This record gives sequence, structure tokens and C-alpha cells, in this order.
Amino acid sequence: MKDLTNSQTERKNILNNNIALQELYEQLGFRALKFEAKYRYTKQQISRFFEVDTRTIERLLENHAAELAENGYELFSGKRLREFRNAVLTYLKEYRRNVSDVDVGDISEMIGIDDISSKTPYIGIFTFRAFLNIGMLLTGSERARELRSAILDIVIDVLNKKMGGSTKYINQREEEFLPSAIREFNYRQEFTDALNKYIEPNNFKYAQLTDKIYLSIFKENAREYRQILNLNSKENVRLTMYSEVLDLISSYENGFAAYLKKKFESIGRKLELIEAHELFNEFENLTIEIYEPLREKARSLMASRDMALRDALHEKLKSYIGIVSSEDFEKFIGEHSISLEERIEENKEVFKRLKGR
DNA sequence: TTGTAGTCTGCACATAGAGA
DNA sequence: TCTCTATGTGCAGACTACAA
Repeated sequence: MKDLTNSQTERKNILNNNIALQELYEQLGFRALKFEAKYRYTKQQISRFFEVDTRTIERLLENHAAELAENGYELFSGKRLREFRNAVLTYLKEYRRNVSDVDVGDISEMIGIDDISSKTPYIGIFTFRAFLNIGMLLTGSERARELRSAILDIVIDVLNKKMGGSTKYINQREEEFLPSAIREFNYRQEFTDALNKYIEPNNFKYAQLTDKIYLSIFKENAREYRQILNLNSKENVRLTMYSEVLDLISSYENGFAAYLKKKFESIGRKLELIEAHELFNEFENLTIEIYEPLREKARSLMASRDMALRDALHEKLKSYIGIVSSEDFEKFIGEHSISLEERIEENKEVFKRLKGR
């Protein structure tokens, strides 16, 4: 199980997943007052929920101030506090009206939100994200432990629901995948043509030089990549790659094909496979500065997304695991993410026009 | 203007668990 | 058993808004 208490990256990768957050709010049943379009809780509500002293929450606020502020913790004072107090009063009034025929005792106690005194000068307010953040940091609270377990279950459940049980092809749900895959297909053609024309016949040349590209970009050969993503031998590894990785592979294939052609023309004969390997090393050294930023980006995106979306760990890219942005979650599992079949259907007319040219 | 009330915050202390 | 560290709690002072 992921350890949320001591990894800020793991915490962010859940808190950036807005789709899962909505589901979490529905399922946890810890209702909040909506203020300025966000669910809000007071510090007292939070400490009651986790069954700890408010001082404990305050200590977390001291030690993780930036992280909690980023997730929506704020101090309300002045005009904003007055507006919030009015919103609380309206909420309490509404609630009392709706349950007036029932003896509900202390309504504030029952719904978990207190009437805020007019003498209160400022008050610490948490958003739902900040509330979850506290739950991820509190190690001594049994309820926080239960919450963390529920968070992980619900996040996995949301992903499974969205992906119909398998996240193998989650990369195909973003808009950019299809154009990148088409581009890559064309460059792949040029690459294999070049290997055919400029390297002596050899059964292993395609696989070996493709592996060289993979190793250069993400430090794994095709076999290792298959194992990590649990792909069978019939499944095409490129159909599981993110658009940024495909673009970089295209660039390598295009660049190396041209480099190979140049070498062939200068020596006036086809290269042996071992010479092609040496030529690739030369090409790699020559382009190291050009590709470095793109390689860094591809490794980081691949390692972080596969960890967050596929629960797959690329051991050799461990140090590249970072935060998956909320935009990324939206791209792959949000409203605008759609399956490849639907996207192809959407682009049918474009394909027909291209075919007709 | 001043007293009051509610909240935040810094400091100190208690407790529990891990490791030597 | 002792020490260290992390975590949680209590207390008191500071701060701020409101009411008289």
C-alpha cells in the first residue's frame, strides 16, 4: 500500500485527481458547507472528525503550512469572515426549517458545523482537499488511518470504473495520442526502410536498434517494458506509450535514419549490424544535448503517470517519479478523455479526406 | 476607547514506539 | 533498560473584532 503519511508526491498525486476527489466527497459522507464554490470545514469540524485535539491539527498546520495552504487551507478574517459567518447562519437556519418537526437536539453538534460567534476575529478554514491532506498527515488517528485506506480504495475504484478494469491503454485517452501515433507510424516506416537499405540483412537488426532507442529514452528495452506493464507478446508496446514518448521515438527514428543514410553514402556500402550499433552510439553522443531535456521530460511523465494511473513502477526511472498534475488526470480520466475507438470514429471524416489526397 | 471573547501560536511536557 | 524521535496535548500570551 502507498504510504501517504511520508510522501508528498503520493499525496499530491491523489489530491490532484479531481475526478477521484468528487467521488471521495460523495462516498465519505462528511458533508461541508459550500462557500465560494468550495466545500469548507472549520478546524473544529476537522478535529472532531479525526478525534484529535485541535492543537494537533494546528501543529500539522505549522509543519506543513505551504502544502496545506496550496490545498486550500486559509485564515478567514474581516469581510470574508463576516460573509462566511452569514453563510453558516443561513445554512443552520435552512437546516432547522427542514427538520423542525423532529427533536434534533443540538443541531450544530448533529451537522458538525458550529454557529460562529460574532466576536471571532479570524478562523482557520479547510477545503475538502485540505481536509484530506490532514487525513494523509495524521499518523496517530485511527479515523485518519481508515480515511487513508478508503482514499486509496476509492481512487483505484474510480480508475477501474473509468477504464473498465484495465488501465493498460489509458495513454490512448488523451487528445494528442492519435496524431502522435500516426506521426510515429510514418517515421517508423522511414526508420525500418533505412535499416533495410543501409544495413546488411540480419534478422535481429530491427529489434536490436529499436531497443537501443528505448534504452536511450527510458532506460528499458522492449522486454523489460512489457514485463512492467504486463503486456503479452502479441500486444504492441507503442500502443501503450504516452504521446510525448512517441514523439521522442519519432524524432530518434527520423534522426537516426538520416544519419545512417549519410554514413552509407560516405562509405559506399551497407553497414554490418555491429557497425550500426557503433553508429547509433555515435548518434546518441552527438545528440545528447539536444535530446536531454526531452528525455528528462519523457522519463518523468512516464514514471509518474504509470505510477499514478497504472500502479506500475519503472524501477530504473524511480528517481524521475514526480507529481501528476490535475490537468493530466483530466486528460486521461476526465470528461474530455475518450477511448481510441471513439476518437477514431470522431476523426473518420478527416481520415477519409486524407486518404482521398 | 476599552473590556471581552474567541482564535491562533509558541513553548514545554507527556507518551509511545523503535533501536542500541 | 536507556535514549532518541515522532506525535499529541496543555497552557499562556498575543492578536483581532465586536459591543458597550
